[in-house]
Amino acid sequence: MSLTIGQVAQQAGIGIETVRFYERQGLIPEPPRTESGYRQYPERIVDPLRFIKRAQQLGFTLKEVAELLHLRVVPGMRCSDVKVRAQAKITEIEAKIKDLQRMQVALKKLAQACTGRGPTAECPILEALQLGQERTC
Amino acid sequence: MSLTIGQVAQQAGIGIETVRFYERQGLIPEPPRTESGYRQYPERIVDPLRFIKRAQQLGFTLKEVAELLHLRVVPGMRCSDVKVRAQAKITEIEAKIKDLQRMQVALKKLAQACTGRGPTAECPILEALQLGQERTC
DNA sequence: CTTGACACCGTAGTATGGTACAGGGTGCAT
DNA sequence: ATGCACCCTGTACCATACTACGGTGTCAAG
Repeated sequence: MSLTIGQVAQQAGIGIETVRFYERQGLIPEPPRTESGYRQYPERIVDPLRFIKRAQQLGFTLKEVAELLHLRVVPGMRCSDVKVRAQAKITEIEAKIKDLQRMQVALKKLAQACTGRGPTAECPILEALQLGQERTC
Repeated sequence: MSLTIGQVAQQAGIGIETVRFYERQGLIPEPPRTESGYRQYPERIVDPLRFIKRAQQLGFTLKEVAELLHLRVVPGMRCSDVKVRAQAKITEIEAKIKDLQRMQVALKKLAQACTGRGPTAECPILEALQLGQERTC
């Protein structure tokens, strides 16, 4: 049994217009239609839709998401190409993780240094973040 | 010695207009001015500017960055408040790291499964990513 | 003392990522 | 057979985050 666009939107937690927007942008394939023109989605369509949302929250643009999603679609593309691209993304993700970890370490250190007493001015929670390297606190 | 807006922009790797934009948005404080109205920046201004850039690449909006940057500025705010907010951000960052790690694991697994031979259609590199959980490959 | 690079301000335009109609057709339940 | 919820297309509008422009003032080197 296939899903209507409304069911898809609801399950993915996005709006109907957004689903159509992603289709126009080439992020998801055009689904088959009924005689009357209604889109008929397979259930698995919700996976890429959820993925798009997650990836955006991690700082990837729709264009970047599309790049990923296109790797397996384009015919005639060699698997080795895909591998190269995957590797590039892995490196990029590595860098993001490291940045986030640095932010986290800085926040943790300074939250600890924070006694819970005194005004904020005495708690330079962001001095460390501003550098990307921790300063002494 | 203080910096002009042009020097700041160059050192931070952004445009002059962007520096002024961030000032209007309250992301960086209004600097002192010369008699003639020129902005005079301390050297450390480049740190928050670089931080803004990095944080954006990690999926934080300018509003969220501003929230972080404001924690230490507002007078009369208690350190415990700051601590609570810091904790919330730590949790948020934790979730982002986990998502990225999941993406990375999936990409690595599938890059390995990719022999480097055969067309992309045989290499479902994104089946796993689309779920957020790995499928058998 | 002028000329060229840079600064000022305000306003407007652009790109991205949606979101909201308007004006119409569909499908099914009563 | 007629609502009513849902779908269709197309266009227009919105928020975010810049980016460019016009008109003017400043400063320092020649």
